[in-house]
Amino acid sequence: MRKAKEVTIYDIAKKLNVSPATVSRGLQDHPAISKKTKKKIFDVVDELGYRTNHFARNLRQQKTKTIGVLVHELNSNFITSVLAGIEKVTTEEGYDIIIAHSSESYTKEAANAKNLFNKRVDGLIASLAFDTKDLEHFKPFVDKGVPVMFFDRVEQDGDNSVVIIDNAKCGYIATKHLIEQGCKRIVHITSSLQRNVYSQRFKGYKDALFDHGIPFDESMLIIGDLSEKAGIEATMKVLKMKPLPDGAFITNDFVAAVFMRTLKEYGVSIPDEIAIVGFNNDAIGKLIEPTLTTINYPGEDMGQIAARNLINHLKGVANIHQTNTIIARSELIIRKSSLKNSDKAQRF
Amino acid sequence: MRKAKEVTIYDIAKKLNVSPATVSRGLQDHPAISKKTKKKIFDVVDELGYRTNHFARNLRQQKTKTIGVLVHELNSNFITSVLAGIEKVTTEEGYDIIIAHSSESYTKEAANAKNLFNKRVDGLIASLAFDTKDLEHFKPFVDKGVPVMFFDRVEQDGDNSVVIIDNAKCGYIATKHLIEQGCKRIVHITSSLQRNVYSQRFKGYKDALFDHGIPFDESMLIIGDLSEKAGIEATMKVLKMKPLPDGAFITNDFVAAVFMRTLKEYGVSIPDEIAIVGFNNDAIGKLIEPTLTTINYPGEDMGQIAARNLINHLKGVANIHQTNTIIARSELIIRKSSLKNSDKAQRF
DNA sequence: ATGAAAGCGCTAACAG
DNA sequence: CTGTTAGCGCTTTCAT
Repeated sequence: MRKAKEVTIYDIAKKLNVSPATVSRGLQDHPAISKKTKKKIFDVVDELGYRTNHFARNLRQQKTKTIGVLVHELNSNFITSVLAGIEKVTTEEGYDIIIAHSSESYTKEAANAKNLFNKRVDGLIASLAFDTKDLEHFKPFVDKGVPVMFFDRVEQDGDNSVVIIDNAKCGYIATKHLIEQGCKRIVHITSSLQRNVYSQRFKGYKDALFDHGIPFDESMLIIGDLSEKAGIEATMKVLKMKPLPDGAFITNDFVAAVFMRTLKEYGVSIPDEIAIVGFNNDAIGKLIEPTLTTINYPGEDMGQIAARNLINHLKGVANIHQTNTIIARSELIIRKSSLKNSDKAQRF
Repeated sequence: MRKAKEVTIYDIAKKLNVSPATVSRGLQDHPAISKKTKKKIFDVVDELGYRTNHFARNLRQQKTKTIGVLVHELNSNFITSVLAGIEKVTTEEGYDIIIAHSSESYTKEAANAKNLFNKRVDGLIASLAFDTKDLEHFKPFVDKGVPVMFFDRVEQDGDNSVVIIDNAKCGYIATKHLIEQGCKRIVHITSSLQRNVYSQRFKGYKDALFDHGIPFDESMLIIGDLSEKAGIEATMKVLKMKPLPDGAFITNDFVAAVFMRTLKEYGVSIPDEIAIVGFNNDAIGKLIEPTLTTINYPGEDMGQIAARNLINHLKGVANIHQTNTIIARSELIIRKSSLKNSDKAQRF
């Protein structure tokens, strides 16, 4: 299919009457090559349209200068920011990245992991799918000594290196904020408590209730996946409660938006009857009515931290296995959906 | 860094007392190898934990079985669907994909293109960034005979192969719908008319006005980028118009949502005072109030079509250069934001 | 400051 | 049905 023949360092060498070794060194800016020769080499490179054959190089060097990024989805503010952070650092350091996404499926995640492993990435950055329950598919990486950094959705039981936010604290702050607004009956709408992020947020929720003398009521915990359907079902459950709850802490902005829309369809006023706090700070939060109070996650920072640590480990200047858990800061963004006295709402 | 030594076909060959060639053939399920030998080979593969060295293979075969996907962003329903479509087809056909995104920047797009070129993808699928004005950076692909399929955001002047929707028709339908709702003064909020998608939609808008005897008024055309800021600015312009327009066709759901929010803040009622039609069918459209009438784009289909055609070309069973332009179907989804008589709104 | 030569792991033409 | 052999393009010791 290729029309033009590929140019190799041999072509350049021949044209310049030097050896391929010299060309190779020149291309890598090796100190033992004279400035003059280097210049000549790069001129011919341009003239002939030479491009490095990465396969030959990788085959020879047994390294790829590539790191794999395995995410559970692509379409969220958070993930996009993380990718931006990773890209910033990896580009600076001359690494390429390969992005694979698992669409929240364990099967796809395992397949992607295998694929990245076979592509021989030098390192891996990963966030787990919704239904991932074991880390078996990462074992090949561990066995071959390929470092793996997990972020956000992680397993904390083992001795993996992870970058996360303090989900328990976030859950605590969100719930405390609702309590301070006068809420006494707060529902918690979330997802599988198997996943660290949700179990931690739930813990924060319970702790906040406890610290404020509000007993935890099992029926106020509603678990579903993060779909529109689940959001509607959760709302229906809430609507059947008597008396109606007066607050809701929902671990996902999209579900919070669905919840709000459905409540409004049934004539429930927000925040007066039910105050709401979401999670993620997605774009949607500023567009729905009322605007959504939520937890902001520093995606870009987390991406940078993960990439930086991984690369430092690869370069041998730091060891991933020593710093096990890195916690990034996060914050509550107060908007109108939670302010019973709505004059105080911040505008963004 | 690697702990265990890599297993090669030589190790397998030695263990089995056959030649490396036999192992290589067995691994590829070559017909000239006996079932028995194949079984033995695969057993040892498992036992030793062998994995193919793609670099050696690619170096040898001068093909990568990889196709590059270059998109202008990641966080939209549309792009995610396109990726899903592409993945479906490429996976079936045994191709890997490398996703690169340009964050709507021409510079990054060019850098990504170069990178994918150097990675020697067998083919490329691309959607152009917002400010891309020439196709120079794709020239290396053309020169080397690497096929490129463009989708959605394309340049139609050259003889590129493209998969698009009929943007002019969509613009026409959207505008006609507003006219049928009784709108007489319809603003069009869009983005750079350099980009095919926006210029075509604009054409459809003008044609619909013309066919219904409504003169086109230059001041009703508002151009900006697709940011929140641009959305607010556009709204401000509209609010200053006297008399106020009674309809708006906006080529992006997110901007439409910002437009609606801002209008409401100024007490304009939707759709009664201004009826609105967006574009893209993003998730947000069902969550804002009123729900947003929009144009639905068959992302997954477009991805499949693009990938299928590219791969067929690669396999030599079809030629991309013969079928220049492929048009995918699209449709108007009517929700409440455009229905002056709101009882007729479809629910989704 | 440069060159010679070996070898990374795989595939494919040719031979049997 | 299987083996021999050469070579894909690059890097890197060792030599000069």
